[in-house]
Amino acid sequence: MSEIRVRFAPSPTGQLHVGSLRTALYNYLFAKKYDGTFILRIEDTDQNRLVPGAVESLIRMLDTIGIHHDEGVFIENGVLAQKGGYGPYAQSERLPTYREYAQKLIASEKAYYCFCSVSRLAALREEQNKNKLAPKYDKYCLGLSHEEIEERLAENEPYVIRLNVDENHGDIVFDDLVRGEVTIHARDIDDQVLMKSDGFPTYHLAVVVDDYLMHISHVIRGEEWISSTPKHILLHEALEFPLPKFAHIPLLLNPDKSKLSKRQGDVAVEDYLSKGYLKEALVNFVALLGWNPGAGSTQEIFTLDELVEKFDLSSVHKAGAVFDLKKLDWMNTEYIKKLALDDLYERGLPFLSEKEFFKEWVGRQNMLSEEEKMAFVKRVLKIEQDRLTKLSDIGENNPFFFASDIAYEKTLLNWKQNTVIQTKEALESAQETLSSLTDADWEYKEVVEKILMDKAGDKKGDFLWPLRVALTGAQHSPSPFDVAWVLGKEESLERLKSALQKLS
RNA sequence: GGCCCUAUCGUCUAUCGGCUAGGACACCAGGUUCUCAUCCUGGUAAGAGGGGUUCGACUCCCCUUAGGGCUACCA
Repeated sequence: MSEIRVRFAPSPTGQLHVGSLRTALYNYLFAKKYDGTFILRIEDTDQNRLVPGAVESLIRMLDTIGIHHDEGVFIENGVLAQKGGYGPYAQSERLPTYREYAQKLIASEKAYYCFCSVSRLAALREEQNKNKLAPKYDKYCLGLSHEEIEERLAENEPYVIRLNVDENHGDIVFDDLVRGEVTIHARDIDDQVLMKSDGFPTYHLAVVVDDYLMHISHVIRGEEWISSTPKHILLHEALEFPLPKFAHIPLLLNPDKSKLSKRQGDVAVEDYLSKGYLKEALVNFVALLGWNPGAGSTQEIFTLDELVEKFDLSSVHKAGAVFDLKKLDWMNTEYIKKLALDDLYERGLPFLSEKEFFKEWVGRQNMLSEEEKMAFVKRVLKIEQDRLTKLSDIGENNPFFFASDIAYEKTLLNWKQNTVIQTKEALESAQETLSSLTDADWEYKEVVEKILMDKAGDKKGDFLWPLRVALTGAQHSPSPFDVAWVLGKEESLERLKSALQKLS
């Protein structure tokens, strides 16, 4: 096989969309699997929709996620730079190239000048719509004489250049790597605008010219492009370019099965990261939307390297896939559980630092060193790790770790039908036990656990429930020995003391 | 409206003519357990409908239906 060269070619109109992330990912996986080249090209031909900073944000996000490109537009030392032998890689910098090819098409009569006003086009469309016909340009300007065209050009009349689709061209058939054979009749294809009146090319011209000049071997893009592919094929023929292979991947869908959109939830990768989803989980999840290793495999969790190894365009699904948050949550939970504690701390701290309760806690701990604070947070994390869905959940469900005082009804201290006397005895016994623990005992949560469990004996509920409530003030929480281990001897005894005061 | 694409549990999917239709998420039940979470076990739940082809169709073909995409001097 000749060299594999694929591209991800976003328009800088906003943040990276999760659908685009998947398109980029599939291109990346395909390239890496076959030792090919993954190119990032910027399709900024629509001057009206450009969003300042969007190029930078797209590049940074791909970089953050770990989908690295080999060629194209990069950020170096904070500024945009381009690398590769087929640049420039931003279409707005390639205008002369597009003009040159447009002129070639004019010369070979595969394209023609069109001076029709937007109002005439609108009227035409309306008329066709009324008669239930497909809206298509009527080739009106194809009938213009050379003299008239020259004259109107000389007068600087605005014009566009349109593809001259031969209605007698046979059916256009292409072999899609995902869908198989796709057939479209030439008569259904509109005389697409190739050059706009502002001198910029449309997507259709730019993509064909660039894919050719950049030696793109496989065009892997979203299903929404499938109906423009015949136009692109016609352009390849007119320009005598060899055809790349096409693969149209299924759309990502809203729960109501429409194309994934902002109206029905978050669509930006940035949104998910800032909500506390791990990039690894997001990549894994999105990879499985429309693809799976097949062959009876039941594997759900994949590293990027495993995806590279196992990815295959032929096992990409044809039907669209609903973006199911519930499964993403599960996957994120799995990834969080597997994180090393130090890694969890590093990734989780930014989220924790934003919380009011944490800021207040930090304010109250001015006698602690940074190391001691870090050690405390790591203990919290060790207990919470298995109970987190998102990084932003840290501390949320267990406020007693960071709270200065915990409020609860004293009746909550009673285990089942136990009397106040029994509860008091349990708390006093716990007080005694915890007081007897040495600093060395407090080092390991397993030691604290063993000592308390031994003390509880076969009456676990009678002993552990009051202790747990005294330490947490909560009906639901992690085990009392875990909480005690996090809080430490002094704070634990303090909370036991105030629980006993409540009862007296 | 026209053109194109698609169709297995609620969701993501396996199956490439032999199926008692498998897995995962979600949900439900049970177990472990001081509560919660984790963990373990089990369960509910699917081939849109109709025609063909075939000894045999979820798998191949056709029609219908449904959903989606496109239908711009946007990508």
